[in-house]
Amino acid sequence: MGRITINDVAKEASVSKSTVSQFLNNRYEYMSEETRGKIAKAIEKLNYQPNIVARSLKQKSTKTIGVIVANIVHTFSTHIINQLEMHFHEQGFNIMVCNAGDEPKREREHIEMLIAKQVDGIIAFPTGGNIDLYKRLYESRFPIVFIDRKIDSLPIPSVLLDNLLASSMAVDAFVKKGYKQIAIITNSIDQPITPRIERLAGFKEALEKQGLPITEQHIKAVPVDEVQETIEMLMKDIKPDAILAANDRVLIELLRYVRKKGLKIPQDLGVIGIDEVPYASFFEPPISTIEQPADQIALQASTILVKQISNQYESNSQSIYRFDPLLNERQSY
Amino acid sequence: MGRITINDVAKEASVSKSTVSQFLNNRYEYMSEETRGKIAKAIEKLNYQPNIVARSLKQKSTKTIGVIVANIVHTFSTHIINQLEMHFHEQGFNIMVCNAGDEPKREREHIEMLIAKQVDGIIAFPTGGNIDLYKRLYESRFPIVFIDRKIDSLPIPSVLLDNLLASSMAVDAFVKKGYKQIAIITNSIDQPITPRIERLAGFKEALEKQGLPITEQHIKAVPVDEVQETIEMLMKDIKPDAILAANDRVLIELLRYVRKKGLKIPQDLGVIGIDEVPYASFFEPPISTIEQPADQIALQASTILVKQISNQYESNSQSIYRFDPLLNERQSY
DNA sequence: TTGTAAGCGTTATCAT
DNA sequence: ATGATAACGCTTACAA
Repeated sequence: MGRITINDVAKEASVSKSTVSQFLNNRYEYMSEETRGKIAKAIEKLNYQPNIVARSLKQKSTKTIGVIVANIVHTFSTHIINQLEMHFHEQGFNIMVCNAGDEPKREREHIEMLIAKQVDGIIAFPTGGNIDLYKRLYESRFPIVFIDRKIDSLPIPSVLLDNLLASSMAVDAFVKKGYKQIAIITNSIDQPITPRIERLAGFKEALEKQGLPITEQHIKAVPVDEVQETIEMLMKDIKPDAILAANDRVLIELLRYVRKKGLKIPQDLGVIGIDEVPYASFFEPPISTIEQPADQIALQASTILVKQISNQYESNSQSIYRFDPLLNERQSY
Repeated sequence: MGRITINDVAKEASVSKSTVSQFLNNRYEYMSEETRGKIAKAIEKLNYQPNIVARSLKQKSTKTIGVIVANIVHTFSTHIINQLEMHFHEQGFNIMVCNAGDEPKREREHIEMLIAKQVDGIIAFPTGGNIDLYKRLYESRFPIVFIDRKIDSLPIPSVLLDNLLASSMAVDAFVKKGYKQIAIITNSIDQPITPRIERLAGFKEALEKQGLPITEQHIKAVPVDEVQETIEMLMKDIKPDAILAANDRVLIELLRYVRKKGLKIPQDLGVIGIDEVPYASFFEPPISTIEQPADQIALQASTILVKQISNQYESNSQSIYRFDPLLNERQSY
């Protein structure tokens, strides 16, 4: 098994290997019932499996897609991977999953490896580094779609959340309930990451629109492992009455802190998290979240990529695809 | 980019392609400083990337591993995938992730596709179907490692939790606190799945050892979407004072039910879940879990697979690798 | 309707 | 120290 080739089948069926190849590719048009049967029997008997590597070399298509996530620890990444696996599988593709761990260097290595392995396309959550590389790929018309982030200088199709709206939905929700001292916490990374930047910008904008004062003290961007101490400072300092957790990781830290201090949500602190989390609905109290429509995002991205691969994609169309967040109103604010 | 081959490099550097190949494979031994420089420059200039598909065809190694999970919805699967990606990446392999969705048919298609794509090895959470296929692979000495499940008739290395111990740890913990009416709920699938069977068996055994009566009414195996109604019946029926959720999906349903009914944990109901969940530590109350050492399991599995691939694996050694669960004692019982 | 032969981009063997 | 040449297993004109 695996060892046996089209030649063995040809011999077994006493036909030429090109005939077998025809058979394999379902080109029965000019094939006699008899040969067809012989070949089928030979394949069955030898338990033949075509070598797709050889086929790929010839056809210049591997039917595999590279997926590079910025950081696999986010539930969003995982969710997207699951959905991509499903959609691409339906389209006859396998996916190679790579994790950049927020490091541009690892991202670059992954991209180069994927290209070397001749994947038919790449879906990436770009770290923000490697713009040059993506530029080269774009210029050579290599199929790429970005998810979650975009690179402003490149018209690569990017499928992402309307982050400004996400933040403002949260702020508006808070304000409606009477919260006045609203803070936002996001985890920082070296690179300027689209969702972080946009969520921060949206937050400021929304506060402004609501006529609330904006101070830098209400806006914190720190590494995940510093989130707790940051909240601690925040609580001592400006005493916010509501906090927006900019993603699922931050939300966890926030909830840990709340429990550690015995705070009551929403009485002592209003909480909203961006990114839906599995426990939100049965938490005490249920946590309100701003959900990214990950399913739609993954579907859109895979659809565009498949179109690019089959040259069906109109590159003159818009390159940014925004999806509206969904507010899951629960009882945490 | 991608379009240019070793021939182009050879021409650019005015050497033969075999020399370039030597260079690419770091066989500098008999190579003059000069040619080395020329080739390096040409590669740089042309931005050459070797075609690994062609290399794979020749070398019969793709440096990629197929990973087939039974069902990607479990946090355990996701956790394992993340760890495998990391370990294999360190060893120079990429992973192709496939989801069988608990369907043997899909599993079979995935295996066949992976074999056709000439992966160097497979890590699988076998659904329980396709024993024949695995048998063939095993007999042809194809590198495979199972995670989470085993197939009794096949000596394929299998890395999994000591499920008996996991159940008994839970039962013992419950008993120690005075619980008497202990039930277990697992989600059923058609096939006889190792962890389910073993956790159920371990549960019965532990009850026996504790001198508690065993009735089939305390043991429920139903599809996830029927878990809630099953608990409902259970509560009306035998009124358990403690429930062991056999995995993370069941735990979620259980917690949903508890919240819906306004039950108090642990006063009204003791709860332990097998599988660690992200929210366990800051839930109200913190949920006790029996954690699978996913990191160790993934490491062990990848290590064995890599050994098999490089013929370093002693197949006469044991084929079942058990890992001890870890009880995270929190306040839910 | 089926077979021959070239070619995909490498690596590997063997000359030179 | 470097180059010709034959594989690797398949597809695809083109011949027959």
